[in-house]
Amino acid sequence: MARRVGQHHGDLRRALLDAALELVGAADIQAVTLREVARRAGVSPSACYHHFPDKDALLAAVACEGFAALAAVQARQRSRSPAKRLERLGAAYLRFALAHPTHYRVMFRAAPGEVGGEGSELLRSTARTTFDTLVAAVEAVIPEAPPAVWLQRALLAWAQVHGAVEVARWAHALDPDFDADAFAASVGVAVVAMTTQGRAVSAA
Amino acid sequence: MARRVGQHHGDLRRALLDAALELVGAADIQAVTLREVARRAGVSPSACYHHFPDKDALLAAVACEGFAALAAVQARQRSRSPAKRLERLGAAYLRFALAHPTHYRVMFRAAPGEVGGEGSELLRSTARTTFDTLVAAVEAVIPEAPPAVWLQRALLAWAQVHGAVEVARWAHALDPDFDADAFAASVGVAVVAMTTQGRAVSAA
DNA sequence: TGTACATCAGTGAACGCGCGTTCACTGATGTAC
DNA sequence: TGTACATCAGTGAACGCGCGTTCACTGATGTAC
Repeated sequence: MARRVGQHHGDLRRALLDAALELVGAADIQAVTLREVARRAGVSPSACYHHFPDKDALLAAVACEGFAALAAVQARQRSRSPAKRLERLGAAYLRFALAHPTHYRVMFRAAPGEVGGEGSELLRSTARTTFDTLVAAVEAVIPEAPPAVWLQRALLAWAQVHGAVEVARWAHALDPDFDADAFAASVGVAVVAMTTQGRAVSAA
Repeated sequence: MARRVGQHHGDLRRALLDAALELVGAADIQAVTLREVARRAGVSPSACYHHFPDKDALLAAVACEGFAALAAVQARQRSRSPAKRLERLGAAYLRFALAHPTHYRVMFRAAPGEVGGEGSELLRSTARTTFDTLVAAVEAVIPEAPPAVWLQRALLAWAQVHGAVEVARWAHALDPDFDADAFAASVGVAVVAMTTQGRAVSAA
């Protein structure tokens, strides 16, 4: 067994986050409660308060890990063609969200700053990093455009894939024949089309 | 005073929905509770159960009114140019959602069918109507494309504007200089660009 | 027109629930001498 | 090496809260005769 950090549990903070991640992978968002996280970590609810000031802080930490995981997924999307890379980023984002729907919801539960607190700044910067990656990818596709356009197109791309998550759920309810995989593919293509709007699209 | 429908209150069902709409316009979604709706209608919580089988049914009815209102907004977006009409539909949708954020959240609280019950079918068909309007608008822009493409582009357009709602909130948190109005305008344009992707865009 | 009755939309008290959070505590750990 | 002590991560019982829902009830309304 590895060297223990704390006196009793080892690293309860880590264990609580792991329990929360497990919970977030198995339940819907209303079921993500501080008490249930503690239960899964095999610890009393009050123990959490030695590691997080309150429930919001715990969820902010969970959200933070989500953005870190998303950043790792982003880092894995590589291509010689900037357009292809952007397309892959979009599709990968959607796949990430569909694979971890509750975690994704925790990540976007509240805009950072809406819930105050210590973890809020870290959450903001981690989220910001994933967004900056997107902006950079857009920049690579339309380097001749002014920076304000990079930002605008990146916001549109983000809106596209973010909305696609919910739409995939609904489309399935409204139309049993809905093909989620084809949709995911089309989202990546659409992101590129939107980024290059009003411009000849280079073949990838 | 108009002829009363019920014995005591007149039309408590209507009054409850009005109270819920008022609540939804003033509070965030966690605060939309059956008890608070009853409180605002000036009635005991148990009275609700003479008009709705449970809380889900009440919220489904509120969601339904939201989709009806959205359909009315859609009907108001007219233009000689199909592309311009689609652009306006997109921008109007975004404005609707930003103007009524909590109502919008209730509308998309759960995919219809996820919550079972009697109001579920009506909710599904009302929501479906607003989507069909979007598909028809897309069809008018790309009539030469196969119907499957209309549907695909409509889903992308929906994803675009739906995602834009959340993104507008976040962008504001990440960047205080974020210009929501410019963003709303760009979303309408982007929807058209995406719909006509791979095709020369006709000037509106 | 008056009376008896059935209906049913409302009341209000109570139910059990699970939540987030607090608080006094305890007992294992690491440290100083 | 042994002892005394401070630290602090854990416990577990309790708090108040507001929720959705149930239930026996009551009393105004509309209807039949």
